[in-house]
Amino acid sequence: MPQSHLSTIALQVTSTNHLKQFHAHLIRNALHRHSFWVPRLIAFCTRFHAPPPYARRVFDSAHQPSVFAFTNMLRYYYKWGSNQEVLSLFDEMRQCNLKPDPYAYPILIKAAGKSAVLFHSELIKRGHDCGMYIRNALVNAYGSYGPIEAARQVFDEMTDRSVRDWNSIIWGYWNLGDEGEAKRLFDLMLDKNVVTWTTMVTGYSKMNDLESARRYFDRMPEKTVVSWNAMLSGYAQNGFTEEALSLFRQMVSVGVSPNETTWVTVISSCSSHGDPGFIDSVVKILEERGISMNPFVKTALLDSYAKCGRLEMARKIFNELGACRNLVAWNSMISSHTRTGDLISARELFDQMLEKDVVTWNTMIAGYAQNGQSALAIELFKQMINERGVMPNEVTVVSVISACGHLGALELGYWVMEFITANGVKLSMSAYSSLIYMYSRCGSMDEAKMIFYEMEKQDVVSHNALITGLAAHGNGIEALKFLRKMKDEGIEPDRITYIGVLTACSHSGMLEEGKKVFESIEAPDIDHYACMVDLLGRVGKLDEAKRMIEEMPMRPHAGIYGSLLNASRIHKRLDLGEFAANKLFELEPENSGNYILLSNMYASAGKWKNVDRIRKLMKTRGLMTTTGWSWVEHDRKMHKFTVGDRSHEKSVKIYSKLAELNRKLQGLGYVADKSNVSRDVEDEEKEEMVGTHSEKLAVAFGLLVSEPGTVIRVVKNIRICLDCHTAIKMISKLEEREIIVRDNNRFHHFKDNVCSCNDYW
DNA sequence: TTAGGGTTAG
Repeated sequence: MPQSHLSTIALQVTSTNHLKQFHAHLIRNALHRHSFWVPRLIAFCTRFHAPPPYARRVFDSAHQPSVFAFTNMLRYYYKWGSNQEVLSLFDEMRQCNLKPDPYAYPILIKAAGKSAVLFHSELIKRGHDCGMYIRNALVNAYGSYGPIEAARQVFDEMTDRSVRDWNSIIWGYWNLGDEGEAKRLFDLMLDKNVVTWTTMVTGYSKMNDLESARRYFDRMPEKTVVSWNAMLSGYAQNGFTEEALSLFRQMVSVGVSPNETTWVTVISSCSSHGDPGFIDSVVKILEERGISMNPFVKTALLDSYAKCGRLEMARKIFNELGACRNLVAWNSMISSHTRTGDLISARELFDQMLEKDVVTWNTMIAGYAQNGQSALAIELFKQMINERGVMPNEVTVVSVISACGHLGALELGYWVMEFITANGVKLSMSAYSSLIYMYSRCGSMDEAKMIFYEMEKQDVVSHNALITGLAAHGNGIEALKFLRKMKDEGIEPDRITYIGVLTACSHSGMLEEGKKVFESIEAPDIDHYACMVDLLGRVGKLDEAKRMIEEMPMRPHAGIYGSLLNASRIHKRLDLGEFAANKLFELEPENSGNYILLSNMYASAGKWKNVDRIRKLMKTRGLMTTTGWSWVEHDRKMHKFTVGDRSHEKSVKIYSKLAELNRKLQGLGYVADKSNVSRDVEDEEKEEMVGTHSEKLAVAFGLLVSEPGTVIRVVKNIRICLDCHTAIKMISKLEEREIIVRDNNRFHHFKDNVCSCNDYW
């Protein structure tokens, strides 16, 4: 068959399936290894998104791949997104003693990204003439990955700047966030084209300035489908879903026909729209119009289904994608599982992946962190940085630092920050906020404040993180100070802010101030009421608190009665305590804390029959099995203890330290408080066990391993009991140590036989 | 065949 005839057939190839038929045709004619056809077949693979194994087979079928074949294969991998493959194919090319042609260098420079300078210096060293393609690729690479000065230098040294070069340097400045220089160059430019205008639209979108983006969009002398897509994705990525969808409708009505990129944006907007029916209507349109779906469209569809909770549809598309599954499809599948809390399935997919990117790691790490598996989140982070190739980014920082905060792992947090700083990972606004959260959850409010002031600009989230921390530390005065500060600076407080401030007032007994804050809230919700009940109760105005519950405009939830019960305990109001507890036994029958609080109230009133009754109730409801634990960090590891625990390797030393402390305390007049109904032990064992409560073991261990004069930080999963509270208070004086215990939601700061917090069992 | 638009983590 003559070559010209084959070329005519080749022109008719419009999809991967056609391509495969045509390929088979060539094989039958023994032409598939031909130096003319191999590069062309690879170009088809690039155009129709054929999967990598197929493209590689085509490439490998060449007897001796030509420079042309190599270049096309490099381009294929680049377009597919496998920069790593581009670079390793380049190595293969060198091993074949082939020199890259002028077309290969731009691809290599783009794929190298940050390392573009390596190719640049190689070109200079060889005295290679940097043609216009290469110069443009350099401006682009330096503009995208920095340093921008290098881009500018290449740009300035040119004597024949093309529109492309101008567009690239403008894009470089947008990438850096330098709106001024981008705009200056734009205004300076004489022959702007549609790409120049589109760059401005994208640039402003990147800066979250949608109004300016739209202004440029509306002023464009001409628009292509890419311009529309740029504006659409600007809206979509900034969360303006409605605007995106309405612009899409406008686009269709003026007769611009959407391409695959348009559909990708529209589909992803559907999933943030929240209406699960939306996606079906888009699919219907796609089917009616017979639109071919490339892997991007299919992946966007997969993600949308997953986000709407239709996992079976997502899985179906994932399977259909087969070899076309890219990283994004995998990542999306993983997050669809972590979203529903199915960490096992998520981890299975994660482990199956041969190639992972930073999003893959972040998805899994965040999955652990958000599902209460902080230790696993940190474990995976360690694995991530040990495996070369993937550098954590600001998103990773948020999850890992929050996990450290959750655990109270301060040393680990320092270590993470050291790594982040050493590797030049930039901190995002939310990373700063999670740092504030971490320091305050680790009991270090000074450092939390330091980070807060280090921020260029604080937002509502960072204020909330700080205020919530201050609340947990019982610092109402400062919490109010920061509320005023944010109002003065025009930052609108939200519901979280008010919960924090009210809690802080409550923990400091600031009734009048709290009332004023409460009255200033435009539409207080149930949690704000709960804070007020707590505040009134703590200062002893229990009847007023009960009245508030009766008169509030919504149905009280467990938090409301929980506050009342706690206040009844503090002020020894058995009647109200019984009332609140009975409500709680109905609302949350599984929460053993309520039973213990009531039972302890009976115990301190000497009503032992009632104590027995509650304990029996707990037993019949199967609530005696949960154990409390405490942990303390040493050498970036968490050392965990339960009551009477002897499993720690330093157990012998810990127990003798504890015995020594007990002797000294008794000498100072300490008597063990046994009124607390320990949930872990039977009566006969109780007397012995009180001395070995988990927080005491943790403190003893802390004293053994830490430097004199340093703070000992203990984290407990449930409330500290009165006995431990008394004992640790005395230990702080005896050993001249600052001891911080974080239980449920509060900090007990023990120093010199003092602790201002009286929330205990 | 070197410039602008696409899906995923928070």
